[in-house]
Amino acid sequence: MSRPPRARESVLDAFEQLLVDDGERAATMDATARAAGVSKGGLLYHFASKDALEHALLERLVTLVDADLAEMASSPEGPVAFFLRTSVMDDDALDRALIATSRLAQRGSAEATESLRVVRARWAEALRPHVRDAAALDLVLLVSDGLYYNNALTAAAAAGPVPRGVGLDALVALVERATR
Amino acid sequence: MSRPPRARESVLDAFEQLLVDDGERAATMDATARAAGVSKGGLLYHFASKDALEHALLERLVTLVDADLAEMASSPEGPVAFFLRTSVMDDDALDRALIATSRLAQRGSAEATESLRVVRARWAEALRPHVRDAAALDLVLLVSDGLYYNNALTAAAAAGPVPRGVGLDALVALVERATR
DNA sequence: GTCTATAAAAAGATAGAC
DNA sequence: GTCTATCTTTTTATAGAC
Repeated sequence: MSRPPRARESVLDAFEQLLVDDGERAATMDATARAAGVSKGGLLYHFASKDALEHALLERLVTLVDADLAEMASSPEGPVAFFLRTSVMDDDALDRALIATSRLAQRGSAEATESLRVVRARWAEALRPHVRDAAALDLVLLVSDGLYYNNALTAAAAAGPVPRGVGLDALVALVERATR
Repeated sequence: MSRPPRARESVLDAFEQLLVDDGERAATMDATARAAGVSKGGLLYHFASKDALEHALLERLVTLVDADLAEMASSPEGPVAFFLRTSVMDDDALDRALIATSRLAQRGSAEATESLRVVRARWAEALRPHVRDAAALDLVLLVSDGLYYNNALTAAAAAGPVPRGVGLDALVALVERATR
């Protein structure tokens, strides 16, 4: 896997950021090219169509999830706590890719929806051995989904209703008690 | 409050359904008019602009949430169980309005985002007296958000990863044990 | 690899007939 | 109240120069 050209990565970064910060409607090819500092023609050399651009974002997501699963498996606090804590958006690469993908899914992209389904299934498999039963697994996954959903809604704007700091500690402790 | 004309309601229904089933991109004024069986001019008589159409959807949401809060308060199984069970999309009017609104919010509509925030705060206030502490309230709200998020993603398509039947019973019981 | 210019379609909105 | 016709802007995509 040779590393892709810099300009290509810049375009993909810009597309992702527009999706996350300004929503799906704002992430046009024109706006993406402008934000990446290339012309529309330049963008279209790297990504022949909007579909190609979206597809590349989904490939990036898969790569980042692979890394996250590895980190989760060897996390000192345990996979469940690690999973919940990292569900609170920290503006890292995985969070951005995940929110951007969920924007595409909600615009109606079948491929994006399927990617989210696959990613969620992989997390579920990694967590299953560390919780009591099926309901406990549902609980952990749904709390994580809830955290992402709230982050996805509030975008770059005001601090949402998502718990942080002491509140997050209490929530994680509560979920661990209920599911272990 | 006089009841609005039939055609106006048909247009609003069609707009809502397009948002829920096919995503925000598909819910154009043209497509909405076609789905409602009126012309674009006919639609624009009732809703002078796309903003007006979206605003009407948010008003419908508020009305439906008022009714839901009343029902929740007098629910025999208790507000928490009622709240969680009705978070699993049953394709009722409130579910459709809520999912449609969340599509608008993710397109970047500030008014839709604010509506969701207000609605969530009202639910939080209604639930607060029935849970142990702040972390327990977070837990209930986040599980509900997670359920809606998954329903919003899977749209009309294949059965999502959301628990139903026996699985839902077990989840509700688990949350009640953890938060009461 | 990157650019400019431009075509083709779709979107929101206006005007005015009926 | 509802329609058709038309205008403007935006978005995706193509063609071809450099």
